[in-house]
Amino acid sequence: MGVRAESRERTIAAVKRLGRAQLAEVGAPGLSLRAIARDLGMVSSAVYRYFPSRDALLTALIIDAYDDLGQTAEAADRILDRGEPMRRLLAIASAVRTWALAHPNEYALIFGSPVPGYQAPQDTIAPASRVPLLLLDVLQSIDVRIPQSRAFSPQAQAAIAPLRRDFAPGLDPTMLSLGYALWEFIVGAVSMEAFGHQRNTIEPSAREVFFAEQVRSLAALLLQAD
Amino acid sequence: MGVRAESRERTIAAVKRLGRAQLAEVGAPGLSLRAIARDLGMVSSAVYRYFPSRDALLTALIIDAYDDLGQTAEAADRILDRGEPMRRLLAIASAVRTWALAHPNEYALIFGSPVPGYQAPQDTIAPASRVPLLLLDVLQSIDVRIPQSRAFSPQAQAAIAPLRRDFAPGLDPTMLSLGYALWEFIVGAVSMEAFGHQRNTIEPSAREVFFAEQVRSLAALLLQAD
DNA sequence: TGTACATCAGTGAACGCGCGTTCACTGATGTAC
DNA sequence: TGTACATCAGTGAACGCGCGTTCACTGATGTAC
Repeated sequence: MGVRAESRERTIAAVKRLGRAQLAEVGAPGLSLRAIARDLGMVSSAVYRYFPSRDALLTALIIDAYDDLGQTAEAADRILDRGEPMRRLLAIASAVRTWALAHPNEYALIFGSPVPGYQAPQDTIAPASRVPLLLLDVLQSIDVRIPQSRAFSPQAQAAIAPLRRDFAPGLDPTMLSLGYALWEFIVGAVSMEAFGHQRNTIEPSAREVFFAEQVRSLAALLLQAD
Repeated sequence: MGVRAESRERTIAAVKRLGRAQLAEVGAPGLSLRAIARDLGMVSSAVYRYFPSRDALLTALIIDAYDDLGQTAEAADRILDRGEPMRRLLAIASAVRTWALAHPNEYALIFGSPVPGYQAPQDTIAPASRVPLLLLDVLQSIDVRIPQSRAFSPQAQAAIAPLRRDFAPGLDPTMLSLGYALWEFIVGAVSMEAFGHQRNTIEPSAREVFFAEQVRSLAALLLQAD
């Protein structure tokens, strides 16, 4: 790579870094190319050499956030090296939570309110799927059979038919449904914590343990044949 | 009430109505007093007769949203007239989901990304507590004892100690913890649906049943002594 | 190795737009006697 | 019932600020021969 290309990469990285810093201060709706240019010591129009529009920068930040989160979760899982399903689920859930609390504004960008007028392009789908696919991998490693008495109705199973067809054809639909519920719980619990809904409610110092035991309780639904 | 006071109430209501309409179009960060004044056919400074600042209007909208959601959930529960816990939980959860899908922008206002630079005042706490308190009421009506084998650790129980002390002193901490997890699941599932994270994943026509059966499965943790 | 040309980064000015908030004011509506 | 005064709603102008995006341009860096 030539020196010009390298410099270009550095500037792109700097724009994104300053963009992330702005997310922290003013949130996604306040993200401003002019402010980034100011911070870079450039004239505002110069940023257009690197991103054709504000939305393009937003898309890049969204993709980076999904990828960073996905990578963090994958790393936490990989450390266990073919661990048991329960340990893997706990590791992934904790990784998501820790990442979200460390990057609350990037988390808000991907799991918070949609930015009005912004339509996420196709490129975000694959990065957005990393954590769900990782959870799916754990589900597929579970050899417990969920008893008929707890099975989801055919109508409810129809809901996840597209997901099942594309990503987990062999998986028990009830297992998939409960696994999806676990993912929704993780997003809900982490969102509430990251967005300040646990103020005056959940003791900060015990939140980590509390979350982990909640995950354990819900995951038990997937792992107990009873 | 005099005719002037009545007219004042009407104008306040109109400002809030137009504010809600703006939320739908441009979201909370784009909420603009000037735009509301334009829609009202007033000059922008006139709105300051009714709300001293943009943040004051935002606070009013937040309180209204919490109250509307709370009232909807309470009504859904009240219809059952001393129903069984499982039916009450399902009714409340469904009411929250239905309300959120009917008012996605007001839902985003209260459960989505925090508005940067906006600090919610104390007045929002009581309205925000209505659904959680309703769920707590259901938990307290459950006479099942959760077995020791599934109990949360003392460290995890410490997390909900403040909540328990203030609102449910007699309640089994594990019951409270699992009930809180159910609430976090509801927020997560509804957020993901309302914010578009189920596109290409969950069949729209079956989402309602799917959600209800997920709630039923998680609520079973609260209701089975096994 | 040297030169001509193409590519690229960044400038500076401009367009057209929006915002929250303050302030002195006019005229209508209510209230106290 | 009538009048003087206080309250209130809404006006119009202004302050000071920010934004995204376009465009013609200069000068430096790279590439092909």
